[in-house]
Amino acid sequence: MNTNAVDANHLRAFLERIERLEEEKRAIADDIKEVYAEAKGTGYDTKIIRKIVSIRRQDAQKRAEEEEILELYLSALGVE
Amino acid sequence: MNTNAVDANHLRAFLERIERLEEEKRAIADDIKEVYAEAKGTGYDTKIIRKIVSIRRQDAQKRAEEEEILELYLSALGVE
Amino acid sequence: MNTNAVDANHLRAFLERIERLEEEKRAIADDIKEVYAEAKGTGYDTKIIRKIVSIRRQDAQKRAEEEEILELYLSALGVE
Amino acid sequence: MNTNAVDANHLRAFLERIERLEEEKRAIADDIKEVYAEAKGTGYDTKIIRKIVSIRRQDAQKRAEEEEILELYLSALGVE
DNA sequence: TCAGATAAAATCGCGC
DNA sequence: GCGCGATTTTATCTGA
Repeated sequence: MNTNAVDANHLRAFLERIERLEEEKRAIADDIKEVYAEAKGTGYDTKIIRKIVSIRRQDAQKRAEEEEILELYLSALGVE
Repeated sequence: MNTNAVDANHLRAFLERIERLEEEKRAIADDIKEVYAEAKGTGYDTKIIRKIVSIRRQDAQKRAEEEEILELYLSALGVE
Repeated sequence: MNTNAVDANHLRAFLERIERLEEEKRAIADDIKEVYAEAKGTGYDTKIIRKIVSIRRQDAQKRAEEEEILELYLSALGVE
Repeated sequence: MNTNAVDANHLRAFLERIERLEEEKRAIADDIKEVYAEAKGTGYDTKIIRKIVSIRRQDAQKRAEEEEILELYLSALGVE
């Protein structure tokens, strides 16, 4: 088996891993859609739920960034 | 426990399911990034791999659509 | 002057407007870079400044989203 | 007013300049979006317009690079 | 089914 | 030159 064949197999392995993961990701996206559909069927306004989820996500991000900048401040002050 | 409280719990349950799923989705997205990083470390050009993945995804969609239309034809012909 | 020629002129006008605006945008991006460079020259850590800017931007976005969801709530309650 | 206060004011000034510029940049980005919307309303396919803009931008870059290399040649020949 | 909004992927550009 | 963040482009999704 020559080098190109080996490379091809190697590349193929990467492609398969990626495509496998992307499929899983798509499946989860579908699950999320289903939850929204279920919530809607229960009488909730999905637009509001999406907004709440979005705000909570931003909270988490903001908290993470604030911790990060605290690290930067401490590091800048030589407190490491 | 009044109705609003019940609703709040119900809503909370939906939020938790969604956020749990979104976290899983993010984790998988990170895994994908890692695979690309590993491929890059092995000497592959990630831009090319992305192109290949994208093309194969399109192929898969095309195949699915063609099967779908074949079903439609067969169904129209009463061959179901 | 036929229709195609008219269309071509119309399209050309759109292209010119877009390209003019993009040039302005690029100029402003350069200005921002210069401010960072100046701040760095004054002894500031640009990484920290970027982080502060980012956090403040998120604050603004979050505030906007919270107002938006308040509207949604009020609207859902029939208080419009 | 102690040194920290002075620094704080200095930093604040940088932040304000940056945020002012970023706001202008965002405004221009919005203008661009509006032009695309207008073009779409006039019946143009924005995807195609984006492609044209992109190609023309590449042409411009190419031309700039060619001029640059011409300068280098001339300079190497002592024709400055 | 379509436009408009939202989110994801790809690309670009910067600082280190 | 590489990672990383921002931007931009593409794809997906929802509600009318």
